[in-house]
Amino acid sequence: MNPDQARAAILAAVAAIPAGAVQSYGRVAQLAGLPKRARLVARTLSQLPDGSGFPWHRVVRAGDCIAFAPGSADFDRQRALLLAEGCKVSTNGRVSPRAAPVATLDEQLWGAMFGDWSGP
DNA sequence: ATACTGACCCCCG
DNA sequence: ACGGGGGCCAGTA
Repeated sequence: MNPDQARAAILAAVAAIPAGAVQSYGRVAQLAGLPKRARLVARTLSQLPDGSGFPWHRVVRAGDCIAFAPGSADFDRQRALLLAEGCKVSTNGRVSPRAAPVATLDEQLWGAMFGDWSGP
């Protein structure tokens, strides 16, 4: 998979997160077909132009916690955007999503075929 | 080529 | 709760 395809897949996965829900970097990478590349997701989001309206704020660290340092400008920005979508965000950055995340098309198909079977 | 550095993740004491 | 250590990968110096 070339870098441009990877970038597109990541952005698509992020754009698919519904308002009020959050996903972790690792999960976004996985959904984008890029397992073990959480850092690439972070880097990709970091290079987003601001004011694009792209919902980068729905991506958080594993454990539903904002990745930025509490008190930083970026932290406050992300917190405000999440609050505006109805999530609860504690001052330390812990996020309680208002909505459940939705799976990718692939995952929905797999779920339909195998239910919640989690492996051999 | 080596050496850090990061909007990361996970396990273990 | 909390730090340490390993794994991971793309940029940058």
